[in-house]
Amino acid sequence: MIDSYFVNNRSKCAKRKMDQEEREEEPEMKAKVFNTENLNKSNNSSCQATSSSKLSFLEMDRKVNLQWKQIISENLNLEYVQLFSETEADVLFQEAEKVIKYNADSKVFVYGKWHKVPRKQAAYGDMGLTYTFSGTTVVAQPWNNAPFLKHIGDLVSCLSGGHKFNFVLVNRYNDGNDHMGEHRDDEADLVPKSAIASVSVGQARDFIFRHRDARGSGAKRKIDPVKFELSHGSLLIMNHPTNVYWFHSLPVRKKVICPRINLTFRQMVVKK
DNA sequence: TACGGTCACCGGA
DNA sequence: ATCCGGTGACCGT
Repeated sequence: MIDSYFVNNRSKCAKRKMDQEEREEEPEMKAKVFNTENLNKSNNSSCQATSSSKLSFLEMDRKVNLQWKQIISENLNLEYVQLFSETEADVLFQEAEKVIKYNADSKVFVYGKWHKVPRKQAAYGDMGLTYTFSGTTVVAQPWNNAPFLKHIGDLVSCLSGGHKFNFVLVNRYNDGNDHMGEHRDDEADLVPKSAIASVSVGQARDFIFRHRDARGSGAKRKIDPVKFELSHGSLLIMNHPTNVYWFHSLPVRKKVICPRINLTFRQMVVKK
């Protein structure tokens, strides 16, 4: 049974995070990071859920006072912001735990073998949309089954300067053993050049980008990976052409004991 | 100091 | 998008 382990055990989780911070030096960041306020587009209009939500804070103006970071490297274009307060993110985490129905034993076909994915997976979106990768197809459940996801998507769409999203893939990482291997989001179902918006709640986890030309023993070039943490209540926007050149992963972290839920909002091709 | 256990990282399949 | 194995760093004793 899914509980609210992350929220109920906040002190345990927070302490563990502090231990790590004490141990570790500031990581090297070769990519350029720019701090910008209200990065996204010129006008001053507010951003909020477009339809009435029972989570009232989703209807607050989100555009003011956001401290965006722009993370730039060769063909890498990311925008990162702490979108929700800790309290708000707690509410979203618990709503997700209550509402989201995960697919039973999702499997993928990689290098000639079927594997159970090392996390839980679900998808919501417009009627009829599906997402196919590594031999598996995830079918969107209707937004009505999890309205808060639609509301977050609308909010993020506004904040990102008008990217449209009709689909959200939900990944739940129960602890540090749950992970996702290196890959690019380059599936045919995705609208070409569309941005992907990633909202995280629960346990903060490391996230790593590696350039395609800097991988493997015969790597053509030496390009430093880009590593940072996706925090509780954060939003990461991956802009084109990031997904053409950079692989990303959520590595195993043995010391992590708390769950994280990630929502990746996408624009999928509408099939005729 | 030396060693054993753990873990992060990376390449190969 | 998977797991597995080799390497090397790090930590505690």
